[in-house]
Amino acid sequence: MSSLSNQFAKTRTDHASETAEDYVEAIEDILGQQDSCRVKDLAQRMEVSHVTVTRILQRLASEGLVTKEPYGPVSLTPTGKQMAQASRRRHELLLEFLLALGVPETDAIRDTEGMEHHVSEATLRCMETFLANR
Amino acid sequence: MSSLSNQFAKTRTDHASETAEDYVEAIEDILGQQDSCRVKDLAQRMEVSHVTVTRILQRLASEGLVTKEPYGPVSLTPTGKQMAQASRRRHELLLEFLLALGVPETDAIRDTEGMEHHVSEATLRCMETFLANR
DNA sequence: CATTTCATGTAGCGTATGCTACACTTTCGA
DNA sequence: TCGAAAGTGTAGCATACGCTACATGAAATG
Ligand SMILES: [Mn+2]
Ligand SMILES: [Mn+2]
Ligand SMILES: [Mn+2]
Ligand SMILES: [Mn+2]
Repeated sequence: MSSLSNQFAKTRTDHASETAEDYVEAIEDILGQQDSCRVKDLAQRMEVSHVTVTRILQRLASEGLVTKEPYGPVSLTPTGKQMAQASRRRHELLLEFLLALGVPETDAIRDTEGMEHHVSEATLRCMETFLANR
Repeated sequence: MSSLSNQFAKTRTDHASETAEDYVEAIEDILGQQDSCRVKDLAQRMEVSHVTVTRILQRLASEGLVTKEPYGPVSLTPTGKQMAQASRRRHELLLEFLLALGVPETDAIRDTEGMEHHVSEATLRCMETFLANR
């Protein structure tokens, strides 16, 4: 996928990385709460089977985002940490923005989870400005 | 897919219908500009091969959103029209909102294409209120 | 009206993300 | 320490959406 000539292609590449973003963010979350992140932890959090988690972790490992030994815990590579932090910033900023806009928390939380992956840096900056001038 | 117990499950079901939403909206668009909507028209607009369009149209037909005879044009069922109009409303409102927020048009257009599918009615209403009080 | 061109369909492949069933490893507790 | 429980891996299947290559139907053109 290299052209990106229209908005639909853009959306498709977004989809390809949405999962990665959610997972590295979740891994960082879990590692902030406990000493290790296991397949089981991710399966519970994402509400998918451990099989799905295992396969996605393989892909993330092949992309250099996570490290994992068989039967071992999951950790983030520097690249993975970077993605996690960028994702987290977007996630939190978008959520704060929606709440400031008056969206009920339940809806805001749900909307954010999907919207976050499609919010450009430009839009993010506008949301920051809105929050600052509110 | 029936539980929807957390935000991730919600996001996944969103993905399942994103394509449908984009397609019915595109079909309605095309039918507003010319007398018939063909596979080729959709392939051009979505920038995918005609094969992909054909298969997606089969799915949409099986879901009762579109009607199509072999080698014939595509039309929307009443359900499809309904989805198209709801999608269009969300699409346009979100775009207008982002523009009002100060997002450059190019970014706003691109972001909207992905974000639209994850914006709840609650959030939409808040955006409407923002636009009214601006 | 025959032929070329264009549009559409189908076969077959690839990736990503779901699942269940079963095998294997690790951990825990009696 | 040894068997059960819990966790993880793998096989194999499903759906969705990409693609190329090739076959076939429809339309245009001389
Ligand atoms: Mn997130
Ligand atoms: Mn998310
Ligand atoms: Mn749309
Ligand atoms: Mn869209």
